[in-house]
Amino acid sequence: MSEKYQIKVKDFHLDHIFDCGQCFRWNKEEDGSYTGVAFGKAVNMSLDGDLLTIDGSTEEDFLNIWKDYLDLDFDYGQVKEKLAAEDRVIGMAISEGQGIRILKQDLWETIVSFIISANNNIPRIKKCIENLCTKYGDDLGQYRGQRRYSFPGADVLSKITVDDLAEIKLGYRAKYIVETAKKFVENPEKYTSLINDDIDGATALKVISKDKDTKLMGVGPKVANCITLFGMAKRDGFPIDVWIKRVMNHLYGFDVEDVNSMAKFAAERFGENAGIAQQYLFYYMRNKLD
DNA sequence: AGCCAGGCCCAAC
DNA sequence: GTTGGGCATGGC
Repeated sequence: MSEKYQIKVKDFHLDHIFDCGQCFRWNKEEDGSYTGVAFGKAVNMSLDGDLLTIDGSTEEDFLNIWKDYLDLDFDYGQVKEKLAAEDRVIGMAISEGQGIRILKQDLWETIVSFIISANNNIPRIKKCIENLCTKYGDDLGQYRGQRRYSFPGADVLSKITVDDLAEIKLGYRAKYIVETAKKFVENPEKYTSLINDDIDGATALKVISKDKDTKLMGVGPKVANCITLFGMAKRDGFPIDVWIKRVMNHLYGFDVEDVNSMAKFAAERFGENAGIAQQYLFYYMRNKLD
């Protein structure tokens, strides 16, 4: 009988949070709950009304990890109201994914996960990441009938070769992971310090994807936006992938390849909450239009 | 079977 | 600074 922690939540829906493409290590159970690993802890989250139960979490873990991870101190209700008042279309998308929250994920895990995500599909991204964790992560023991593993640190991944990664089936991304790990361990603070609130999204994006000395291999415009949004809590990031191109075309009439106009529109219309708006749009397009 | 996936790298303008 | 070909792998 493992420990559990319970707390009342609002603007919170497990499917919306864990199935909107921001994270890859959470899996839905038959009872509708989600089991996953983050920050080296395996837990199960279930929701009954407005009561969230985190099985496997002590109160200490809740306060140190899950409270921040789930972004529980942030008022999504207010953001939703503001977005919907400014834009009727986004209001409609919000109604389909009203319980979305932007997880505050570990920066290194976010970097690697989204490098893997490039030109890839979600089921296979999840497989690659689990392969990587099983081979190079720490053994966290058995939880809910499965052995669980942490996400391998940059120190570990910086010491392996592209050949070592062959069995992980990362394809041409293997090289990006190894190179990025080496760059990251050279000076981790260079990247982790970007999480600080006084550094804006554009600045952080430049460091990880543009500046010659610090840019990370495999991190282009889209992946960089995902990293700043999901790994650094820069809520103005607006990652534009094929799904966002489609939904921006479908709902707003943009040319499907006119990424610049989409980014400009998002910045002007959604501003500091562009990343949250993006998640509503992504969830809407993925779940409501096919 | 063939197109596609939360795109990026790199060379050539 | 922009454009376009090439790209590992496997889901559907």
